[in-house]
Amino acid sequence: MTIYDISEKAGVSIATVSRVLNGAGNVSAQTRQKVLSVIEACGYTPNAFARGLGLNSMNTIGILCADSSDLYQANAIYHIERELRQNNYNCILCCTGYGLEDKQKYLNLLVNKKVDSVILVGSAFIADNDAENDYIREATKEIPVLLLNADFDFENVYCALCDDFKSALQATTGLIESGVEDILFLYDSKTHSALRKLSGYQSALTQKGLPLRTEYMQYFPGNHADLPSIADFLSSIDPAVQYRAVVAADDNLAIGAVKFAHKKGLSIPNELSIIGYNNSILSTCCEPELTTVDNRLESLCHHIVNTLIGILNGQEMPQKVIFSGELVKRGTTL
Amino acid sequence: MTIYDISEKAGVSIATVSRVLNGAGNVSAQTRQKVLSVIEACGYTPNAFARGLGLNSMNTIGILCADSSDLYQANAIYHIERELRQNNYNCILCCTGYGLEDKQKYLNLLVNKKVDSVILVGSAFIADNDAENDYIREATKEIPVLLLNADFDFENVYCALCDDFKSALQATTGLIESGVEDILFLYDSKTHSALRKLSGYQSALTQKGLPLRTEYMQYFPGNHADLPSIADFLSSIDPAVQYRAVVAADDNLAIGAVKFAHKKGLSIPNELSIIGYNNSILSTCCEPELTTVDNRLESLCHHIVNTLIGILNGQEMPQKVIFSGELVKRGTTL
DNA sequence: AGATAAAATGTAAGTACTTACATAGGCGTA
DNA sequence: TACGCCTATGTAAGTACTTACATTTTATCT
Repeated sequence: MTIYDISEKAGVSIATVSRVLNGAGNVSAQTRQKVLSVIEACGYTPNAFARGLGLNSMNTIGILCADSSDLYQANAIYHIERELRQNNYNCILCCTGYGLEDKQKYLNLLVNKKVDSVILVGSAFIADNDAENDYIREATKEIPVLLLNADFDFENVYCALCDDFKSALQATTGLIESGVEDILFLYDSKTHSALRKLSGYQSALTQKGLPLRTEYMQYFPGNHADLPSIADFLSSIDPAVQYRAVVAADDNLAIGAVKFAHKKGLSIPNELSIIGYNNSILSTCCEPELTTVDNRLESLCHHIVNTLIGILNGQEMPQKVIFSGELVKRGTTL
Repeated sequence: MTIYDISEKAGVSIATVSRVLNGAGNVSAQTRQKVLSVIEACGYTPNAFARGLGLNSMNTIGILCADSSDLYQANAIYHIERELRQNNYNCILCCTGYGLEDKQKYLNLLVNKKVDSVILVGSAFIADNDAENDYIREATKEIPVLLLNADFDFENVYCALCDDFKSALQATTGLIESGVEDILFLYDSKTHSALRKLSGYQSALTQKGLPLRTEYMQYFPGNHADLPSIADFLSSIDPAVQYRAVVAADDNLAIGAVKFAHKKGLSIPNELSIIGYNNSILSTCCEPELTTVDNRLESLCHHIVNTLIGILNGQEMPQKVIFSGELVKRGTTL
């Protein structure tokens, strides 16, 4: 069943059928009706590949993420997919892991699959060593590249991100002002996002005249889904490192700290205050519930898809938008 | 840059270039080398749409789920995507919500996008009213349909599921044998999967000579991500319904029960035992950690993708495989 | 060396659309 | 009535591959 069959049965040319299918003008109401009824009667649907070949697009966007089992990324995918779908785009999902080679490989693969654009979820795709970002620059020659929660200045790259520096600074400052000065910063990846949070933490200490002590900045690159191991990690830290609060770069880590406190019999928030990041479902799961930074994922996703649709419609769009996170106060802080 | 350009520069015909690209035999080593070096030099990649048109496939699988923000479905997507990617397939993700019309609409859309097959994640796609399953039968005319954790007998439909009846029966029986007879069953959807669990719960009671009381089977169709509202729901149940254990169809619900116990000051598991389902990240998040049924999601995903690859390679594959869930004993049961 | 088979390569016909351009027909105006 | 313009429709040339079948080249055997 092709456009030729339809044109024959409707007694018109294939161009007319194509015009009807694509809602183009210049078709008389009579003809349109006739063609539509034939299409309906035959249950015809145009071949997507042929259409893609002719239009050089199949209305498909690539979503690249390092690890979709991570709650933040999974939620981002959820929101992005929904917004794209509402705009008549579908998405191809591809998880890369955190290695450069695979990130490169799969970005390439999506470009070669001829997606209209690609959205990179999370700051794992941007490396500090700038040479390692060349694979992104390469992709921009073909299609626009959108970054969710990552910062990268380049032609045909569009970013939407949260001001992690500011939110970490505010969260840490709040702790200090509540009387807690010994604060552990806990992070599990060295992405830009995590490092911006670390900077914010450091600035808060400096602004308050407190010392920066590297042993209070703990890096635990474990499996983010293995919550008990996070508690174990905290138990393994040198007991000389005494702290009364934890600022964690992620709710998972913060939950690990909650578990640690339970194990040690520390009362939360009196003996240990905890602040997480992302306002994920984990933050309402524990007792007491987690104080956490909401980084407005839904707004970011909404904005990034809006930007994308604008670009694909040939509009000029802003290349970077920075949102502000919001501290959601629950039970793990005073 | 097309296959014609390459053929010209390499001094061979386009058929030969195509053979080299597709790794077909019948090309001399010399010729292959020459063609490959030209391709390399030009940075040529074949046009995916033209390829799709010629082969009637773009190596793409549709993944349909009702709600990818649900932990179970998100994890399923994660595992399925990984397995597919390892087999050289990409996936188009599409979330439908729980309404029939949208499930129908988006299944159709994927079929029309010419995916090679479609995997339906979760039993939300199968209705009790069999007429509402016709949209699936329709799709099977075009492509194989795979169901993850749902049961449906039809040609060109392949299922992988867990024996929810058995696991619920065993979990409930275990509670009874530990001395708890008043057990609340809590569920948040009326999918086949949830109803099979309910059956298992009922059978356990019956086998032990205990009465079936409808007020002990509570349906709470709220937002699965709003954990506090689950606790509130439990608080709102008629106080005459006295129970010392909760079997929940999902870890989210079980966490709600944990929160409820905290609010009421009930000690877990002595005053209230709780069993969840899915062994999701939530189950290690709370205090004490959740006893839960692991339904072997990863195995199911592995099997379903394996089956799919077999089908697409023209092999005969089993239409249904049923795994057994396993009770993971943690702190919320005696 | 010549016949024959096998391997390598080429030709051309799909695959199913979109769209620039050509043409026809209807209408209003001079 | 003739001309021009606008709308509706058709023709045909892309779009870039795959692959059946034809042809040429190479190898093998007698």
